[in-house]
Amino acid sequence: MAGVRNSTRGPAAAGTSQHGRTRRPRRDAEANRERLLAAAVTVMLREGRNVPLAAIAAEAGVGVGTLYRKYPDRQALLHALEQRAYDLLVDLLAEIEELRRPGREAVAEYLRRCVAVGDQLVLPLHGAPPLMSEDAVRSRRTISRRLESFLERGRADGSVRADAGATDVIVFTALITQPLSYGPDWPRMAERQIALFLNALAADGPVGIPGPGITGADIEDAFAVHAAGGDERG
Amino acid sequence: MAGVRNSTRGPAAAGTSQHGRTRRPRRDAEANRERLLAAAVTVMLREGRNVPLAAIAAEAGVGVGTLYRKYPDRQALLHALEQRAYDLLVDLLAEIEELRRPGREAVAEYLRRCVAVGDQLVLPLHGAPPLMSEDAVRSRRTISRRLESFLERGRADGSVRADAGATDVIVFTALITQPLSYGPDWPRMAERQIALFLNALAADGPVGIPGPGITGADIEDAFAVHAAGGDERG
DNA sequence: TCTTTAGCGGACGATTTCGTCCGTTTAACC
DNA sequence: GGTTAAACGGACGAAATCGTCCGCTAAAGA
Repeated sequence: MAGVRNSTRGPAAAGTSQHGRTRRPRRDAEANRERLLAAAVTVMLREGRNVPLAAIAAEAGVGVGTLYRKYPDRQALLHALEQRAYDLLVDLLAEIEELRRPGREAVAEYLRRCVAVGDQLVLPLHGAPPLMSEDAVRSRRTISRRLESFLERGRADGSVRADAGATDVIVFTALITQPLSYGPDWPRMAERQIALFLNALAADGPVGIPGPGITGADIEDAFAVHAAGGDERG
Repeated sequence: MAGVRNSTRGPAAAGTSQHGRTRRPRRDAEANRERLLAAAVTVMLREGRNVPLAAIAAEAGVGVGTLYRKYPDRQALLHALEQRAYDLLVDLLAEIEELRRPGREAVAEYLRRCVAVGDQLVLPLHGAPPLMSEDAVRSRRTISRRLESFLERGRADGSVRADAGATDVIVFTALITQPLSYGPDWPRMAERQIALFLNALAADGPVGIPGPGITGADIEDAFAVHAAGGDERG
């Protein structure tokens, strides 16, 4: 994955020799970790989330032993994919921030890019309870804060209605990244859905958005939507 | 499931005796079929789409043999659930038609009811390639036609923009019914998403909807979105 | 009530998947 | 090169799941 600049890397920090001296980790070890994640996406996309882990190892060109050492079970593998997806989103938002677009445009760009990297998000973010590690929680907070700042800017420049919040964008992202590009027309339909959503986000609109204002406390709930999918509940 | 008035019932038509005389099927047989479907929803919702079929049989209070006779494999079971979901949607639309609401209101009512019956739709309509039986195709066509007539009415009364089509509603339905009511706040968030969508559907909006006009040929593709979910591809 | 047979249930052998264990390989450091 | 140990790979026993088979149950019809 090119260009991930987050710091949440895997736990391949450093080993120690018998004399207590540190030793650089083997180069192939880290490479294999990345290979496994990529293979997981590829194979799971093709065969479903429940492919035998052996198939993933095969696709990655490593032995099962290697897979199990790095990711003790399927859960761990999915968690790694999830954190990787969060990192990707955080990076995406940082890049967009640098473009200095007006509020609604920034959100638009975000949604489009989310769909563009689709496969990297679909598998990781759906189908399991959300990862509760410290890193994951921090990532989610970062994402939500960035989106909120886009919206705030939009409210200021009159391109975003007052009663829409970051959680609405998060939930919509969850929805739109859910069905992977299955039918041949999916990209077009996704674009249309995004356009519709952006219209809804505009300052004027005949239908009021119901419910109390969305507050920061709901952030985790919004991301929980990501995790709903009918698999591996519990 | 109260009030399903469609004709697409299971194939429990009639048996024949040795003299060629027809014999009414046993009452418990049909009851068990329904029980199994209900149990499937319950258990899959809780444990994931890949629960051992034995667990479903247990929940339904029947032996595995009974399950396997009625539904030779998991695929068959899921197909039955899918057809059942289509029947439900067709009924829903018929009821709404009778309310004679103005165009956008009718769509609104449809979306709200879809979310309301959530669990009945979530499992069946996601996670497998769409059912291609004659009944399924007919149901999909019916659904799409009804929605289109709602929209047409809305265009006429000025409550719906010209460049939105039935496939957009179908895709949105697919999205909104996807994440089951997982987080405690899901119902509220779903309501908000629906409100946003309805705003987007309104006659005026700053963002144009891209892509060529949606035609009838895309109907099947729109429903294919229902089927995308990362499982049982192929 | 009796007969007939559709339908039931669950034990069981086959198959798939899991996850560990350990001999072998190879990168890091000298 | 030589040494060390981290990392690799895949065979293997354990465990889970599948789907069939067949004796038994009970509903339908006379």
